[in-house]
Amino acid sequence: MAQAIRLHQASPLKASCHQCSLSNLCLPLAVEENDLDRLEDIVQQGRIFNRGEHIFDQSTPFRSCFAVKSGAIKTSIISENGEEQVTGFFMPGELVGLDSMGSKNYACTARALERTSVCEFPVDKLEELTGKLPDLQHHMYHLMSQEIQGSHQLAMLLSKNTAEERIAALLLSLSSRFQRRRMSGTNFSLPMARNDIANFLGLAVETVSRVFTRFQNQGIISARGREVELLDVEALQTVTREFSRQNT
Amino acid sequence: MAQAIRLHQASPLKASCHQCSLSNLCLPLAVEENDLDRLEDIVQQGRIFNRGEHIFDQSTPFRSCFAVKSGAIKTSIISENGEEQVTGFFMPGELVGLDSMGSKNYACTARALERTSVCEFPVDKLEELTGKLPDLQHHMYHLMSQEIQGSHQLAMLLSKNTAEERIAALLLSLSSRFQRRRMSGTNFSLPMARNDIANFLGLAVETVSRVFTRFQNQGIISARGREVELLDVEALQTVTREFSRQNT
DNA sequence: ATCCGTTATTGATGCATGTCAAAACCGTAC
DNA sequence: GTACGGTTTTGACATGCATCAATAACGGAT
Repeated sequence: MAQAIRLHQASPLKASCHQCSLSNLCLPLAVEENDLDRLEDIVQQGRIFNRGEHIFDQSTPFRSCFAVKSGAIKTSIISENGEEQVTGFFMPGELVGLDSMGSKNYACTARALERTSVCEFPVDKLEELTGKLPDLQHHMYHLMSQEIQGSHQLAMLLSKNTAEERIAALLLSLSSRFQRRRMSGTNFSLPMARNDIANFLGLAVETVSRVFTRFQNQGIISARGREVELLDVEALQTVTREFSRQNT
Repeated sequence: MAQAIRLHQASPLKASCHQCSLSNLCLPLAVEENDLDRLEDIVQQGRIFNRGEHIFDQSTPFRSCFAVKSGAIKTSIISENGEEQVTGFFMPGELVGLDSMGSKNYACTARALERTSVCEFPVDKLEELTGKLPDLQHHMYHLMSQEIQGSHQLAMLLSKNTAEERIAALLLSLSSRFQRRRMSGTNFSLPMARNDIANFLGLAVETVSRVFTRFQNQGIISARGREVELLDVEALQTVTREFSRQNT
């Protein structure tokens, strides 16, 4: 409940990971208390982006990873012809830009879905630091491998599951990510448009819309615009596993 | 042209990345000459697996990454109910296990598609070494981010492209990977069964088969079993971009 | 060489989802 | 408040691919 914001008196104008309420979700997770100071040294905190603004652009020089403090970010790849493919949604405490680590240019474009504040980790400093702090390096590997795994899960969802299953999975994913931040896991507002959901899940907008109303008619959710309430989480979980059962 | 195999007299029975013909594809790519020795120290070379044998299993303790020397490996995730999802194919010079870096257990199962030899990189030693060699660390980040990107590309392929486009893309991918090894890019034998292709691309086996024969009738490829010849690479490339053009 | 299990091909049919079209809704600016 | 562009919903229709079913080709073992 209580948000456990420790007031830490050092350098009030400067970045402070210590007093960030997300510190246990973000990079510092695996880092020792005294190492945290060194991470703070390289972080540029508090940049703010308005809805629709680009945090970075595909094919421009890769300089930094960004941790979301508040708001939400979507990443997408624009193919040669201008087709957009949404590759992910990032909520507070999550790190954007890992798919570009070790590359010269950003592999995707990131833009704010709503008013969003971020912390910036310049990659040169970050690599230097991970070379010195084995725990931090290990954590970076962990985050990156998580992203690979997540991507595989997504591919699996896209290739084997129905529209209902994909949407149920997304809703549950968002739910648990809200819960991690001590917010309601059953009552939240979607940061992204139906269009983005459709694109991300490889569906047509119309299909997304239809599934939403179907779920609503079944009493599983209640949705008005971006405002969503999960009325029957169990049912949603069943939907995601439905597919599995059938083939047994 | 010439394969530039330098005979390096040190420790003939021990691992030697120096004299591996894949060294410019594998980990050492970005590593200084003198750093290569230190990498050699941690590598366990020459383990051999027969077709069907497991290199490692999902949910068992993560100990090592493996570089393919010869043969081919497929990785897959087994979901709770036993459904298999193929997540990747790995050819000589490619590194398997990156999706488990920083985790306690392997995130997927890897098995040999044919008789396969690998080099093993114990992860504890590897992390220790990347902490000391910034170039190697950078290279690891690069490889991992490549895998994220590849995974996104796959998701894109699965969510937006037709069966023909997916299969054309796979054939071209394999082609370029054979070419990297200075082998024919137009005449090769598929290391995997139709079943694996179907699973990987999110299609039914029958569909894969049908597309193969359709391509054959169009004179784009010539296939007998796993033996494949790409007769018209341009046409294949057109197929993969076909989708893009339509929506312009 | 022959047999048998696995893998691959081919055909017929049904369904989920894309596409096209239009109406309803929403937020924003004037 | 009203008017507008963009988003969301709903409906009718078309189609690509999965599914079921059967045959054919392959490959390893005897």
